[in-house]
Amino acid sequence: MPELPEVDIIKQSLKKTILHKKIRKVLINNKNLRFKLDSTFEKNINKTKVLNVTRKAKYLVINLDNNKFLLMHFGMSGTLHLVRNINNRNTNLSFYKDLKLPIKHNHVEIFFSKFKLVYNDPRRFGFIKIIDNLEKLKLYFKRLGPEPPERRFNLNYIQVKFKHIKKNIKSTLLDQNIISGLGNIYVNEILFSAGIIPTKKTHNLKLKNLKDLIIFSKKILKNAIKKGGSSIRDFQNTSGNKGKFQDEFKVYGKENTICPRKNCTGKITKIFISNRSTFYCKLCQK
DNA sequence: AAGAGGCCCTGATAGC
DNA sequence: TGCTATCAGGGCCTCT
Repeated sequence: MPELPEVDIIKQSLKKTILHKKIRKVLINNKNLRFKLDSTFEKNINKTKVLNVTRKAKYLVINLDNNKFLLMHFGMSGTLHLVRNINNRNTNLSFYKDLKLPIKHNHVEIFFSKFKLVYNDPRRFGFIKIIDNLEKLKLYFKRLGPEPPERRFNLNYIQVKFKHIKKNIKSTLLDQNIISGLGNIYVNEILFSAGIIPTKKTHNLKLKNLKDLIIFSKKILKNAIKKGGSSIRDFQNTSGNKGKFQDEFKVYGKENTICPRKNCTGKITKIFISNRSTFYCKLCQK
């Protein structure tokens, strides 16, 4: 599900709610995610305090006061829900107001004094993992390329990097080892804004193309975060609110509509690249 | 050895 | 209505 902007929205929600709070109880309903939940999971996080919440690419990182890190990835369908206790004075933690909380696939529930965080993932492509210390966390992220919002994601970087990449630009932008944080939606949108056809070979891109890719990937992600992310199907922040960026999609899911670019009369076409749906305008993306 | 494709899952929706 | 097929915000693994 979430790409960089959506995970950022989750991070922002959590910063307002769980920072400096203590984990009171951990409930594991289903260990089966992409990777089976570690048997020491509960022991590692129970009774700890949340020191910080950060995001790296599409990963959410919760920094605990035992120097360990709770790492989450949401795959295609993972969500995190904040469920408030409707009776604050109730200490047995059993009554919660349900914010459209899914019933099935609530893999893990993390209880704080006045609410709980619920990790839900029907398709189980996501995972939760404990990382023992900062060194191991850095090592875990070592393979990831720069994210578009970062300064090191710049013209010089992609000029050097793209020169020897022969695959199509869409696959390159989705490759987390080259650029991290982008997923299928935003890659489609970025390529449209940059006027680049998704099947274009990466090493054949012109200087203008590279400049546009930098500009639009930064711009589109920034705007998406500002709009609260994209809610297609069921993405929502931890409080159950939906994002608005899906209203600004130019090509994603817009098969057979007229190209929104000014003075362009092309039609949005759908093709598959590496089994991922790809939308573009045949006329203005070259 | 880079790059293409299969596969891991469940659920919603389309089409018959 | 109820079946079957197709398709989903991802990424790891294998094969060439």
